[in-house]
Amino acid sequence: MNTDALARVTVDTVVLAVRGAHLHVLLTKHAGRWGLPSTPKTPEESLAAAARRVAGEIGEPLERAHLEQLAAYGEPGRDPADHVVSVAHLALVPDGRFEHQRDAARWWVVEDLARGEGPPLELDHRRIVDDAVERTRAKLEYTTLATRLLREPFTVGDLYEVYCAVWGGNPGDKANFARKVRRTEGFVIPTGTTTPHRGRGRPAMRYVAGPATALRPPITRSASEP
Amino acid sequence: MNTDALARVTVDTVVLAVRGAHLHVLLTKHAGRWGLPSTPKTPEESLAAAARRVAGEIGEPLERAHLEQLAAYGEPGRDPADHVVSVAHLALVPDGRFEHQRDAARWWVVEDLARGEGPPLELDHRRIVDDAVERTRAKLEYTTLATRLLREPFTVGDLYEVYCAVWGGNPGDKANFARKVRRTEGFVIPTGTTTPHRGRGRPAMRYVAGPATALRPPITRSASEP
DNA sequence: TCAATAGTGTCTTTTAGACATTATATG
DNA sequence: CATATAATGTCTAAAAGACACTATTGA
Repeated sequence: MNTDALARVTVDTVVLAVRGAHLHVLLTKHAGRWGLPSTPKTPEESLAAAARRVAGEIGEPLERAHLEQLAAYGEPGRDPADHVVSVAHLALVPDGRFEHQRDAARWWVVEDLARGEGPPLELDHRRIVDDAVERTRAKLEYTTLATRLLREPFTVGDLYEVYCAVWGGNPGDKANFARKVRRTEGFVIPTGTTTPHRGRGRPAMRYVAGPATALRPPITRSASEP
Repeated sequence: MNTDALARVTVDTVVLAVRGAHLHVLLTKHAGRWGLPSTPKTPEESLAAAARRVAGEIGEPLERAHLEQLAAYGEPGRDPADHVVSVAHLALVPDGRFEHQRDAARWWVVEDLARGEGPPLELDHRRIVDDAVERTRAKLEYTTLATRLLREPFTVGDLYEVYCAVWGGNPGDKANFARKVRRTEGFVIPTGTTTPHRGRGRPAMRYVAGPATALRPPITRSASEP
């Protein structure tokens, strides 16, 4: 067997969450440099399992989170020291759990990284984060994945804010958005309860995620932004 | 370094084409068994370059074809003999070129494979082909990729037939389809020429692919099928 | 009471889909 | 001429989008 064909295969996980009004990505510090959670792929473990494991190891368990494969990265020279192929994954988690270990792992605002205001990242991890964010933005158009970024139960207003945070702009008129969400069968299921007082205003109906995965018709980014 | 983490990385390419009224996939025979064109990934070569190379080696050059990464496959035990991670790619080529070498490589009708009428494939290649076909079907809805399955110049009728072949059903009324295609800016560009006589009927206007990649609004599969 | 947020109604414009009509070729 | 295929026109129903209105809370 040609040993040239052997490579180190690593599994990287881009964990995204909406915190406040901003999309965040979870990074870890490794030998003094920030980068994605990364782990070697072993023969006994699937790619997805490795992706879940490495996120759990830095404090963000993905048992019930959305996880999908993003892409494999194998450009020559992406790791100057070795022949490494990374299989990147994308995880969407609700906000709230992860706060500790600020020195070894913390959330970064995606927009800050994109503007170059964050730390430089290992290897091509900046590119991988960009790809993950773009995939997420696109998938919010035609899938129900936005609900995976919320803790249940949630309101239609919460869902609207997720779209705003991920897209960095609003998905059109709030009232039309709400109608669209409720009209799409299987997107959200009413719990029959309403929010307790959080500030002023009429209490909102609360929902849990429904069984639908596709969004037809889609919620498009090209909508006007009043 | 942990040698457990070393794996054989292979690059597989699913080459799809529309021939006659059916979607076909290009397979090669390897040690008596049919499977996808596959090659080891080397440190000097990118994943995409390896995917192009291996298709070229069996007689289907991909220089101008659409090529995208499909997914990485790394389930434990998918290759009983070894720790192999395969990075599969999807290529869409126009019909016409590849005919020779029927013993070592040939086109198979995708629907026949799906019905179990084709040969058994190596490893999990059947699954990879299924994933590639589903990706292609989905992408025809919201991208202009259908033009990559045609030799230029083509007619709107040709494009309609591509949709029929890939989806295994028609994408709604032909007249409405034609209007939609022409109305979408950058999808097709008229050449000013028309088809010479091919059978009877009015000659059709001919087009080349335009610069647009996204299709907004999409051409949906859920359309009625008269 | 007002301010703030949630939710509904309604009007206009756009689009989809069905289907009829016109156009241009061959035999 | 008839017939086949290409392209356009038209009608109706559905959907998107703008925006006014009602509902329900806290201050």
